Amino acid sequence: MSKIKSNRLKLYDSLSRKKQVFEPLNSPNVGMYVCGPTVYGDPHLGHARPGISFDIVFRYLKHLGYKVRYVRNITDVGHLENDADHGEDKIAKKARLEQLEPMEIAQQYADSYMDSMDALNVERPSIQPRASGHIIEQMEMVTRILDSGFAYESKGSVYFDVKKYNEKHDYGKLSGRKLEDVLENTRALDGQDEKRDNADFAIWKNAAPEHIMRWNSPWGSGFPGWHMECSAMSAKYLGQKFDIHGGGMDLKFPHHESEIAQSVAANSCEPAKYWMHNNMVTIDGQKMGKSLNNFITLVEFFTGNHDFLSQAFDPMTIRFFILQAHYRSTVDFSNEALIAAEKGFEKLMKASHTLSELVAGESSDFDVKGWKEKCYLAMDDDFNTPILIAHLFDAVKVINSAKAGKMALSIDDLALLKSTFDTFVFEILGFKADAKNNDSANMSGELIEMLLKMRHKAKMNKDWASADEIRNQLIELGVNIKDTKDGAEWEI
RNA sequence: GGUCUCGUGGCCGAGCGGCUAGGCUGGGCUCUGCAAAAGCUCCCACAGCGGUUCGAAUCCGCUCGAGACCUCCA
Repeated sequence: MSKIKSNRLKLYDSLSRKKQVFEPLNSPNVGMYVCGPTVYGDPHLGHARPGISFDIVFRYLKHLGYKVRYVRNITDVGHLENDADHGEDKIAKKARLEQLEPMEIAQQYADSYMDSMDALNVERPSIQPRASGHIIEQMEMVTRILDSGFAYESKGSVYFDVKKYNEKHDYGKLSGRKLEDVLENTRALDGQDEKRDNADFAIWKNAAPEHIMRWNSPWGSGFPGWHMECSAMSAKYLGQKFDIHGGGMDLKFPHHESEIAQSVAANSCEPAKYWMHNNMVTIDGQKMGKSLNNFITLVEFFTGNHDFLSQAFDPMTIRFFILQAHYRSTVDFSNEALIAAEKGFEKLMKASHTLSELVAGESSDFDVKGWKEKCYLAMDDDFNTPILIAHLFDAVKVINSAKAGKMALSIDDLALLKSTFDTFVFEILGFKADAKNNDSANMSGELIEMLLKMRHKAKMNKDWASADEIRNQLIELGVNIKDTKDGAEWEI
């Protein structure tokens, strides 16, 4: 039995629209399901938001002592390009364009997604199930929904009967809609004749002859509908009722709304105890998204290869940038804001290094325990990372002051500060410092020390020209020099 | 048109009725051969108009403005 820290973690539940104290169904076990990417394009900044936001949830819950099973799906089938009736599978469409196998496309972009998530130091979920690998589970669920009477078969497809469902349950409770409004506002699309009602959605779709991705089913050759995968896979790996279901706000309707309806219809219970939704990333005040064609891919950020970007950005800068905003607020991207984030992040990393070399004093001028408490309070309040980061910068000030000899920390306080600071920065927020600890780095370190000794000699002789030349050339090579009372320090 | 969110200092971004968040930028000072780094310090904002209150960026109303969802989207 693992120990759970007795924090009062509160999280904002989208369904009740309130912050709720987090109480797992089966403590210390926690089940969390987050909607992952549809793999038909390179991952962009928008994908980084939920990736990082729920990585924080994952990391913090583990830190508190929970045993978390985190499931994030990969959608490689089932999303239709337009509407349910005459749409074309996204993956299949892209495959035809590029003359590749659909699974080849899915694999390529799934790899690309995971590479970028790795770069952002997003921990891999416990399970990353693929929709195409769970067709049977999805068919079984369709059968159960048919049996429950909340779906009907029509021309080789199966549709969810929203109107009928709404008589007994509440379709629209998550997104705050009334069925009448949904009906009124549903556009009249072509080929609605297969459905009884405009609001009905396909849970199994008959495949047109030219459709490449298809499976045999009791209803004919076809493929699963829009929202089935998440319902089927979350139930398979986390049970019919689990703790947290997450995803982007834009998925609330119709995706998550429909998931709830499907689960209730098939399992007679709602899938998740808590619903969490991250907000969008905007660019020039507009959502950054596939359909708007204003997105910047993560690789473009990492390489700086985009007109919007003045330079390449380290993945950790992106991570820091995103965590400086609360996950439920929109975060507006700009080149300038990223540069500011880069500087702030460097300051934080430098402080971490400074801290590791700090020497304890007699007494303390800083209430480390109180500070630690504030850090936990920030995270316990719906994962408020911006507040936590503000507290970390308070510690940065203390660290730098201690280094400058203007503050002191006792042995105990210094040890507590070190462990707490590192825990929050690296374990919980998931930052990582650049790894420069290889042999060639050690070698260049010694070479730099040698040059600095020569510069020191020049300085002793008041040979400023030579001293500055050494420093300037080192700077040109990317080595920064800081002169202190105890001699010169350097960093790459 | 419907549902909802938001408008905070040069920029980003917290705040949820009283107690000047934080980061970046800019100015001054300390340190320094100069510089860099670091420290100290200054610039004290809450879209507008009313209202509630002893007290409002924070609650209520209206006005203006921005955005999201209603269709695939993270």
